[in-house]
Amino acid sequence: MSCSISNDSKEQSADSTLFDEGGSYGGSSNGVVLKKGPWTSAEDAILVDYVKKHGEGNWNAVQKHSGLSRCGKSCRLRWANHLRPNLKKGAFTQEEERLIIELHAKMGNKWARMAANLPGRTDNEIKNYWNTRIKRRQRVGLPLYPPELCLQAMQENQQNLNASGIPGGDTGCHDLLQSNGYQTPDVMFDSLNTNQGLLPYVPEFPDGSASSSLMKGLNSQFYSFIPRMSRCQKRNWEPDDCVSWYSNSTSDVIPPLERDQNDGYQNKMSQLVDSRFPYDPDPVTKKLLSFRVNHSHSILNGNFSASKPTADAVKLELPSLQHQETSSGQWRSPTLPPVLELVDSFIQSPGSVPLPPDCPSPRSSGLLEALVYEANSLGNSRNQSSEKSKSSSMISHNNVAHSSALKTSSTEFRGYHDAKSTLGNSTGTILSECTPTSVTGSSLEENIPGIEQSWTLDGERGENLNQLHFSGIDAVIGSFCLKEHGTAMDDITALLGDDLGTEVKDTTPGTSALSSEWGLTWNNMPAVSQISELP
DNA sequence: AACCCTCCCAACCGCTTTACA
DNA sequence: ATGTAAAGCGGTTGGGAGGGT
Repeated sequence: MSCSISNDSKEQSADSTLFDEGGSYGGSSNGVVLKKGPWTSAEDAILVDYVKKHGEGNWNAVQKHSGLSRCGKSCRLRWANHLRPNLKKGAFTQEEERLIIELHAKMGNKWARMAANLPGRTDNEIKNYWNTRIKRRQRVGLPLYPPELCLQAMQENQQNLNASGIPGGDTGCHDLLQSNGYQTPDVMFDSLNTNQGLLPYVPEFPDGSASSSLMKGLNSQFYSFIPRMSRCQKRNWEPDDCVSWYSNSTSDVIPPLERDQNDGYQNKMSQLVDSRFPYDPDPVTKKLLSFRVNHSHSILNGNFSASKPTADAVKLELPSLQHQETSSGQWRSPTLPPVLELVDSFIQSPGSVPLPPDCPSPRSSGLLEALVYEANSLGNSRNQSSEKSKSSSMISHNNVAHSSALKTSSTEFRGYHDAKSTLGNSTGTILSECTPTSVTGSSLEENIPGIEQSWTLDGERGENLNQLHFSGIDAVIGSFCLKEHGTAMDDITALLGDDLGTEVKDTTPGTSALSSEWGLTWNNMPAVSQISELP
């Protein structure tokens, strides 16, 4: 066996004796105090020797038969992660990194399954790599997935939705699942915590249901897209920050701060989010992506009024968006980002969506797809119901074409909104719940808790509203950033300058870059390729 | 030199799934 | 069908390394 005793310096320092330095002693097994902490070379040798003789498995027997004071679990882990043969040591290659990204887009946090696709790598290794990568990208506000992948996923999502033939695509679940072999989990969407379900903070869902998982997933993944505005400005891009996919797929990435500064709002906002997105969206799409958000927001005495928890837990089955990839291993060429309302849909409280009971849950899958698709499902479910409610639309006249979902948002949401709030919630509103942001006033001081703000979607409270015509995505970003980084307002003010000093009535052209990036990032529902690999 | 901070990774913990009696 | 142990898995933690001040 070519297995090598760990070369880790940590463990090389600990030496020779079994019960030597390092390591603590935890529980006991059969009267033997089991050691915890770093493994020593001697312990490794014992374990290797044991496995040579007896093979893998039956790890609890190791302690009994070898005298090793380690629990079976620890032995198994040590063997799997360090001692077993053919383990690859050292940094991930670019190809491995690319594969990890791709696999994560498809699988979410299924480290073991990802490891199966990376010979010589362990799940722990991949997990650690991913986590540090996430942190790094979070810091600089980069999306986790390459734009191409995002686009591909969105495109496929749209195709799936269309192909389902049913608004929301809910009923397409089984077919999709059956056809691609990938199971998209259900999601319990039972209640958005009224006061805590506020992105980007991890909401506390007392029931521990999937909504909790969902929101946590949203936080971990979705939140990671949130541009760190202040940092973006201060920090120059490091090659490492761009991660391999940019170098792999895009050669013309323009450093955000080197862009044409004469583009007004667009460039400013692009800077804010460090928009490195290489594709310039179609002007038409810009229009479509833009919608008007009049935030309805009531904050009284520090208590946010958010979406009212629904009385009934709504179990949503999320049809899989994933299907066969046409060119495995390659990021697809980009297309236009179609649906930003997904964001809006997702964040809103649930509608009643009947679902099949037999879809597994994605809990903690970390798969953004599930989150986004749920958003889609919700949005579509609302779409359906909104046909009944002939309510007024808060949609800006310039984006009627895509207003339906948003209309729905404004109307149907009334069923959920807080008693204090006469208005519904959508992305903007819910986010604004946690982000009393007054863009119009360009003053954070106007938005401190305790000062009531009215952000409305439909203009019912048309007076004294903090109105802004804004891409919904931009609103999201703004809300997030302002909430998460209170000081970011300074950055915004610095960058936007006078743009924030006056009410932004129509920022459609200017929101494109931001919207696109955000949308593409947000809508990065992975497309599953190599479905056949999945069990 | 000392301190602080961040990064990285090995190991642990707790939960779920699987196998088996 | 049920209970239990083993194995698997994902999240979290602790601590060393290294860089910056």
